[in-house]
Amino acid sequence: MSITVYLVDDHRLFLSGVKAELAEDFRIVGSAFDVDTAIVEIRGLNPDVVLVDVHMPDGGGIAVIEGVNESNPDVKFLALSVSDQAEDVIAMIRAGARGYVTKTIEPPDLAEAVRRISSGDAVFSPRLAGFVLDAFAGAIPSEEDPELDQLTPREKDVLRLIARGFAYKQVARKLEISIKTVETHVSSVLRKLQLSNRHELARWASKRHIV
Amino acid sequence: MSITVYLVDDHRLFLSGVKAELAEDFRIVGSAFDVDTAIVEIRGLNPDVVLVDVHMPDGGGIAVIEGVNESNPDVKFLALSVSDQAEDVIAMIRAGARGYVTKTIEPPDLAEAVRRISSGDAVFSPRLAGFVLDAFAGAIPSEEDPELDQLTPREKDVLRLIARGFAYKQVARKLEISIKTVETHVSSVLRKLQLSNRHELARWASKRHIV
DNA sequence: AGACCACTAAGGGGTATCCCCGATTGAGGA
DNA sequence: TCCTCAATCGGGGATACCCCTTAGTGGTCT
Repeated sequence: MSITVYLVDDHRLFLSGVKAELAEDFRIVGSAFDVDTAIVEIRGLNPDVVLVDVHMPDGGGIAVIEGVNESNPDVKFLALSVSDQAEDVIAMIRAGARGYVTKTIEPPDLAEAVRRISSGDAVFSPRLAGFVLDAFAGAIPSEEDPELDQLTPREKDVLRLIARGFAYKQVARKLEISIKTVETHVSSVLRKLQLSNRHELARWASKRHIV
Repeated sequence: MSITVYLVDDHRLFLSGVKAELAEDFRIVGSAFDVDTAIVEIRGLNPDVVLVDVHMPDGGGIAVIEGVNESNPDVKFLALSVSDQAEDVIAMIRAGARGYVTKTIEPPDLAEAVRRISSGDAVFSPRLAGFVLDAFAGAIPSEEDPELDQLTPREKDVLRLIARGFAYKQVARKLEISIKTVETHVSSVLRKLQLSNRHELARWASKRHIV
């Protein structure tokens, strides 16, 4: 029941160093020195946490995160970089990283960071945390939704896929049900949420970050 | 060289509970149950960390933070609330809080949070961390889009309205053109952006914050 | 056993979307 | 002046979407 970790870094020496330090506390399921290999392997292994270097050939850490996020949305990324440049940090968060620490971090702190990332927490090097919050300017409000509770589990499944832009046919294929069933669920969702079409539904969902 | 902490909460029972739990690890330099007292005392005491309740009479935690930030910018605030409402979290971060945890937190975790806040780190309850990062990612405008430039002004008009969920008919009425013209523009936009339907278009637009 | 609900599915009809074709007007460049 | 292109509009057709009704299955609660 240990946390599974995958490592991506084009500096092999650093990679093996991290591997050695984390091997005691976590199950290192794999590693890669390049973006393409990393994406393929992470998709297959579906680890809990991926430590990813920011600066690499062929797109860097951003490419890795974007390449995996679609297919394996549960994989959490911790960016690991020599850079503490604001634009690097922002770019990684935008891509979907749940944390960002510099490579000057001490091994025990890195282990702790991995654990916290795995539990759903966000982790940033102290200096970066302040910066991240300072840059946090305008954001979107979203109440907790009692409205979602009136939907059945299956309806929520359909809602999520519709909100992500899938056509009825694609939703049907993904959930392995007929298009007619999808239509029924969508109708129920629209009625319950008092919406009139799937566009409003998509906007409704994106406001509450259901995507 | 211990960390100095000040507490603000209008619930006295909770206040004394927190005080008792943290007294071992930190130096509690004072506390208050109302906003005005808190501001005056914090200004004088200049503690390292202030634990502040979000919901209080006379402005709540936001008033405390704003009242102190000007004169004592080094004081770090940790919001402590029963609410996990997104708007509360956002409001506190905007005001200048360095962290936000719910009152369901376990005492040892709270002590750890105070230490991390003091060291400059940002602390959020796991469930809130993800939300904060999402909002943060959404709050940062991306660079200028080369893809948008290949669209004509009128196509951009249509794109904006379609992205906001309007039907062709409504777009037509708003722009005072015929539905057929809207269809033509949409077709051009889809072709130029290499998308296949209006749902993908809406998602494309929301990603670049064109709405 | 009966009532209820979630999930599944279908038929049928009306509207919306998206694409193909073609067409006119007007502004601006070679 | 001729040509290009943005902008406008139309016909027609193939799906997609949305609503309505009906209905069978399986599970839960009383």
